[in-house]
Amino acid sequence: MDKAVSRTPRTRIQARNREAILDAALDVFSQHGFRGATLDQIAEVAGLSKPNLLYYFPSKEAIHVRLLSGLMDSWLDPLRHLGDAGEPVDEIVAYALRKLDMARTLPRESRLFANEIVQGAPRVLDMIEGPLKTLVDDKAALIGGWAQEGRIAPVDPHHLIFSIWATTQHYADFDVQVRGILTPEGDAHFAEAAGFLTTLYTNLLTIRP
Amino acid sequence: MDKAVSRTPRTRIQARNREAILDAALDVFSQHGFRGATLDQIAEVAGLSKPNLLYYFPSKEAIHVRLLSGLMDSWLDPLRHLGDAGEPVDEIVAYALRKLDMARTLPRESRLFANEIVQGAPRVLDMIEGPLKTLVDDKAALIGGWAQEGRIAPVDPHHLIFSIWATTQHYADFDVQVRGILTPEGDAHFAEAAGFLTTLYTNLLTIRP
DNA sequence: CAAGAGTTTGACCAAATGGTCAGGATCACG
DNA sequence: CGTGATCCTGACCATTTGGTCAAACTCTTG
Repeated sequence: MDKAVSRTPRTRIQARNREAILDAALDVFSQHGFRGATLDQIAEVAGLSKPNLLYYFPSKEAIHVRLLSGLMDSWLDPLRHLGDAGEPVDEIVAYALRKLDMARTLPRESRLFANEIVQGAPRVLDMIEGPLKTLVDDKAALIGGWAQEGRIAPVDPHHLIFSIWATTQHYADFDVQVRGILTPEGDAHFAEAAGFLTTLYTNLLTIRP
Repeated sequence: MDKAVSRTPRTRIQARNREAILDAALDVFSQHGFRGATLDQIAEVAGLSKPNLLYYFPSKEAIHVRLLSGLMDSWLDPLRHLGDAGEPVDEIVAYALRKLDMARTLPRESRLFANEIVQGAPRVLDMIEGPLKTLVDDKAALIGGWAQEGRIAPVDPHHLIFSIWATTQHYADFDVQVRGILTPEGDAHFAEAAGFLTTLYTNLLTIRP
């Protein structure tokens, strides 16, 4: 018998509390990184006592790992769909816009990931060098093919992907900076960013006579 | 009389040890963020005892603040020089390449800053909303002027600057990810990145007939 | 309603952490 | 060489931190 409750929830209470804990942990980990986060803080945000929290997860690290592995999947989903249909330039621009929208709607997830990578990715290096690299290499080959067929301008596919990640996640990860420089509040700047990125990648990839 | 040693070093030992501490702190803070870093760790990396470290700096926070404010200046220096001479497109591309070079040569500084911003910029928000915003608004006006004069294609200047920050700092902040995906070791990918970014911003800004 | 499964908590612990302090070692300089 | 200023350390402290545990509470279900 495991000391902690089983992974798949069997009761309503279990489902609710596990959800509350993961949500609270996302808050705290994304704001302070793994080492900067404390169980007391997570427990407080989740509205539970610390021992109760440790009844649902065996350790601080277990919560962090659970969040990260759960995130990786949904985070890479847009990339998996790149190239499904449509013209190459449109596909790549659409991918960038989908990533931008994720930065807008899921900023905590983006920052959780950013914290993990900036701090050396101690818990996801395997995934990066494994599945992530495989997927990226795959899509890079696809983009490289488009370039050779003359359907887009010739570019380094890997660095194109990096630049899309960088420009889109910037609006989540560096949110305070962006907001501090652009006075208007609200999410208006996301629409501007969408326009800018569309121009940026359209101009890069469109073949001119 | 202050408990801690004066800010301007008066002896050789003071200069050497203060330097060692700041260098060690840059290592540790950039890798773990403020809350994740410990004085013991900084002291060990610096080769000093913890009480000795606290002889030179009054607190953990003092070291962090010192690093950040010292960094801000040199970090924004390239932006100050934007527009000093030369054609607009060249100037902006040169700025991006200068930033990329800083990401290559000063990755710890970039990550220190990234950690601070991702975690909400609790210690530099004033600088962001003050001097940084002023400088950015200033340069944005310059770029906007170029656009209106027809010397570059019309773009949102603020988002252009954000995208340059994002694409260049990405190579420092997400270094492990970049290296995990690009198999070849060494710094070869920085040359590729320079080429890619040159194309990216040249194509964006050059006016086509 | 009884009883077992599932849930919650207060009290507790060892280790780590930021920081203090009195005194000793070392250095610079007259 | 002596002496005052600078530098360094071991011992110590209060608080925080991740984690444990036995006991108590509550929920479900026969």
